[in-house]
Amino acid sequence: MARTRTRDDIIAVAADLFAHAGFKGTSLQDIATGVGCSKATLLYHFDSKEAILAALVAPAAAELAELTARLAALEGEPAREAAIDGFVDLVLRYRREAGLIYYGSLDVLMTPAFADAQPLIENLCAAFTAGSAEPTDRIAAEVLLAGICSVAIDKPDDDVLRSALVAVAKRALLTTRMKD
Amino acid sequence: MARTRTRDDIIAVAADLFAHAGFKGTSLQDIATGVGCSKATLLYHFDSKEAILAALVAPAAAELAELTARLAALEGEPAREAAIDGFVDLVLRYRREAGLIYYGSLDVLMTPAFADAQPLIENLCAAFTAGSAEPTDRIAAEVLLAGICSVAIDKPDDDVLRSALVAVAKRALLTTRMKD
DNA sequence: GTCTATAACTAGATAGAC
DNA sequence: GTCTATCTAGTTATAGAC
Repeated sequence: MARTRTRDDIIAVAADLFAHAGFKGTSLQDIATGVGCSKATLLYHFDSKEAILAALVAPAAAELAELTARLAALEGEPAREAAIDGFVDLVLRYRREAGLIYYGSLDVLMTPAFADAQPLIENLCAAFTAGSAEPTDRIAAEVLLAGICSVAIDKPDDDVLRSALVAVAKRALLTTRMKD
Repeated sequence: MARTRTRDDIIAVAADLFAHAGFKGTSLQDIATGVGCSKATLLYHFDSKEAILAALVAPAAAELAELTARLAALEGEPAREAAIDGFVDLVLRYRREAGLIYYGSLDVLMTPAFADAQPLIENLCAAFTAGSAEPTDRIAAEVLLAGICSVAIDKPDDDVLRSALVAVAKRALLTTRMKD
């Protein structure tokens, strides 16, 4: 984990470009220009373009795994509350990475980091539905997961955003309760 | 508007590939292989790769414009209801194109079709908030717009999906009402 | 209307100087 | 640790035969 200044710059610039133009839509030249170095310098610090992606996604994926572990101790409604709060918090702290992980299968190849994250997202989706098997609840959960990831990019990280995201999620997911 | 069999095939295959791998993530060779023809045939029917994108997005963009026109006659809560129903219907009928238009600025260049659609999406967002200027309402609207576009891809077009999407949107957007 | 062949260019990645 | 120069393979697009 040797951290150098340039290496961190590369990750920061790449995260920004990947989030806005996608992995395939961003070239090494784009990243190099953003950092202010050459393509060769990029490939001195990382083995390949995919390695840059893996490195920048890793911390977010690790925290997603931690969140999943915390949620495993809970069930039903408390689990849902904790899942919503935890997920919004995660997305806000890794807003550029969140979309890459979530939409990984669309734009990005199946690197290990993404394959590992998929069951975690599935788990999160289950927590959002509070265990309900209703297709309707499942669809609502997916809408919220994707919508939150999408909206967080490029928004300032103020408390209004956080509370608005949590609020809309809780409002949208309280479906079974209303039927009772 | 000369419609040939091959031309329609190209649009259908391209729509599918663009939706899953993005515009830059899909090559003319990918499309040609899917259609079962050569790259040259693609470029006989269309001037460029971008022209394929423009052609496949045009009908969806036109219907979005129609929806906007219909909504212009309404205000407040009825406008919101109509916007939700109309938007879900539109996304379900153009599920592969919806994401391209909505996330157009991220993955895809700014072709005229996308530049024209942007104010229409803005208008739709305003209808979703029922004119509210509250940042919280605005964020909720954006979450729903993006989430619905994202979820519709690859889901079977049954009535369960339609009603689930409408239901989650209405539930999530009824914020001001609950405060009263 | 579809094809093969190819031109012109850009991609990711390597070699080697400094 | 960073660079220029280069390689190979893939990209969009064109030319011209059929």
